[in-house]
Amino acid sequence: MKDVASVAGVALKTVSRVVNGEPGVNPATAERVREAITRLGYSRNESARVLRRGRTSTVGLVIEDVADPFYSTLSRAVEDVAISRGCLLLSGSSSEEPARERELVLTFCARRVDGLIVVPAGEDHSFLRPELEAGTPAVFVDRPPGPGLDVDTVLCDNAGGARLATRHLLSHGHRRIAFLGDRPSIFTAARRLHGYRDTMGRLFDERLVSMRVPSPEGVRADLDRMLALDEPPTALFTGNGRLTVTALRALAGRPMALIGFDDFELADLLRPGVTVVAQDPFGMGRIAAELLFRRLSGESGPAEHLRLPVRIVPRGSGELPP
Amino acid sequence: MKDVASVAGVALKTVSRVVNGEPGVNPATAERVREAITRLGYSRNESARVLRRGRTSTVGLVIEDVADPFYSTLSRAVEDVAISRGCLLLSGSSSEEPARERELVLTFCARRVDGLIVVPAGEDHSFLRPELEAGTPAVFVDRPPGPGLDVDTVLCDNAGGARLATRHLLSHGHRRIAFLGDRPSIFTAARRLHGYRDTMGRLFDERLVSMRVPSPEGVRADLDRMLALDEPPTALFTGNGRLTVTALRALAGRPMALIGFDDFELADLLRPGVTVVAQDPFGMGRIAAELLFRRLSGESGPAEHLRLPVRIVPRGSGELPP
DNA sequence: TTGAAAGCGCTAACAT
DNA sequence: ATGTTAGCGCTTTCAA
Repeated sequence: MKDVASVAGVALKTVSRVVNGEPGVNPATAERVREAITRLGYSRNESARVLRRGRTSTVGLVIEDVADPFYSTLSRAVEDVAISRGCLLLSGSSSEEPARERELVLTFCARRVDGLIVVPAGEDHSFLRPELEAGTPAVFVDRPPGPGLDVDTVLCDNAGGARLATRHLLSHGHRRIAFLGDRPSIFTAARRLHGYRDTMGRLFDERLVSMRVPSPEGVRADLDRMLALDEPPTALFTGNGRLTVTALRALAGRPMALIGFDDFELADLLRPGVTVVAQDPFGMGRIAAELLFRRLSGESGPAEHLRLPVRIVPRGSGELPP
Repeated sequence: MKDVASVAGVALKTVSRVVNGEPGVNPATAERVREAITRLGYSRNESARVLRRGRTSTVGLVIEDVADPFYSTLSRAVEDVAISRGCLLLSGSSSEEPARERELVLTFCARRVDGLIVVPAGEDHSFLRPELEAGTPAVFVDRPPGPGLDVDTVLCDNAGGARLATRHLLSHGHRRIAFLGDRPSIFTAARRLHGYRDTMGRLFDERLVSMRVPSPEGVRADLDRMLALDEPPTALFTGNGRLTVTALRALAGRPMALIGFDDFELADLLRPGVTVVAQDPFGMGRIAAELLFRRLSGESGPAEHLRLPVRIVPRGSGELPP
């Protein structure tokens, strides 16, 4: 910048004015400065700018895994909103590890991101309190923060979706409906189990429930166990996209009524088509990002808690008779 | 930092030493400093650090679309390598728009990323030259840069994979094999067409080729046109994952031998299973990132041009008879 | 319309 | 083992 100034024969501040498009610069002077900029191939050092201004124009996004279609779609939505607001996205995958989540969040904060969007992995987010108090807004998506933290949240109607699916299977004549969910420590898994259990009422049988890491072997073993019962399940409700796919592989050749939570590509091309409870990951990301930017532009007020609707998409597998 | 120093009763530099884990600090002093840090909730301002040190410990990643499973997987691999090297990832989707690609790259450079990994959308990357000369290393992945730029590249064996697929179909008795590819301006699409054409030799018939945006309507129309020919195709080779899925939908109910370039989740669960030419997006991202970090740690020498192997995965659709 | 000077928070180089 | 000083490249404040 100093070089540009001396080449253009002006002071540092004038270059700064031109670079930032501030008013009150003589057009001829501005032109001279622009020429010097081009000639020297100058580009503003954002680090220095950030240091001085205190805002980074960067948003931090922590998700579980970018390689998971649900989160990559959410990610894209957040990115689009951020870009449209002139911000860049710093993102990281927690791999469902609380320690990695914490480290990512704190690293982002140390880099002074303007705001955070977090799909939490852990259950304790007290480490975020100082940052929140220091004025860094955060929005939690898909899952709420640990207790004692009052931040904006954007969740989907997990229990409602599970009720929808369970009722759908009941209405097609099933009485023995199994539920295959992720670890119960994961908020969405717990809520979906709750909705299922609720709706099953007296039909609930805990031998038809498996809450576990979605590993192929484990899922297969649990399904085998259930199918060997005296009164085996005639229908299966899977608690997330990954489990649905894993279960489909484990069941291959043993057709069974099935509804999965979360939609996934090709669900319509399988035979039978896979009935799902669909959420809208893109919409979820967009809404969370928009909420964050409202906070960034100064909107105060109590924490908002949004709950997005889900809908059932019948494609055949959920309509099979017992 | 000043506050921490005064609370701990030491000089600025001592705090800096403790924060950075530099040797040569009395353990007792260090402990006092750490206490002060905790008490004040201090965390280092990375912007200032970056400004002073000149390195951001950040890598910029430009891909086509995070929501595409191929690129999100690649993205995850890059992220893992970056994290293991103490770097963060600034990422953006170009949406196949050269202007957006350029803007992302230049914005990343203005933020002084230490290095760039780019899946290019455009054909002219002269805008990168000043940055490269200024010492910011870049690795191009999946597609090479425009002419005149000598940077590291990590590509897959596009033409070889297309030859493999075409030969596979020929060996199963097909003579009328259609090729459905993306726009010919996209490097990978052009290379795959080349391999296909090559292998078809005198059997090549341009009426069996469609190079286009992967829109459902367009793909359906082109396939209908081909199937209405006097000698319709008995097999189809699709040029990327998105086209494979689109074609599968368009063909629903009209079974046909099919091989797709790129593997995709559930390809094994469809009936028949979808035979593909598989590349390894995770490996591609990892290798590119490792190459970048070798450059960052000072390895010079001529630009490397890596070509990763592909393999055919037979699942049924590519083994159907004419 | 333009410029000079101060300082953002940190680290490198050089004392002590 | 600890401290002092200068300055990274920019924006802010105030003055001309």
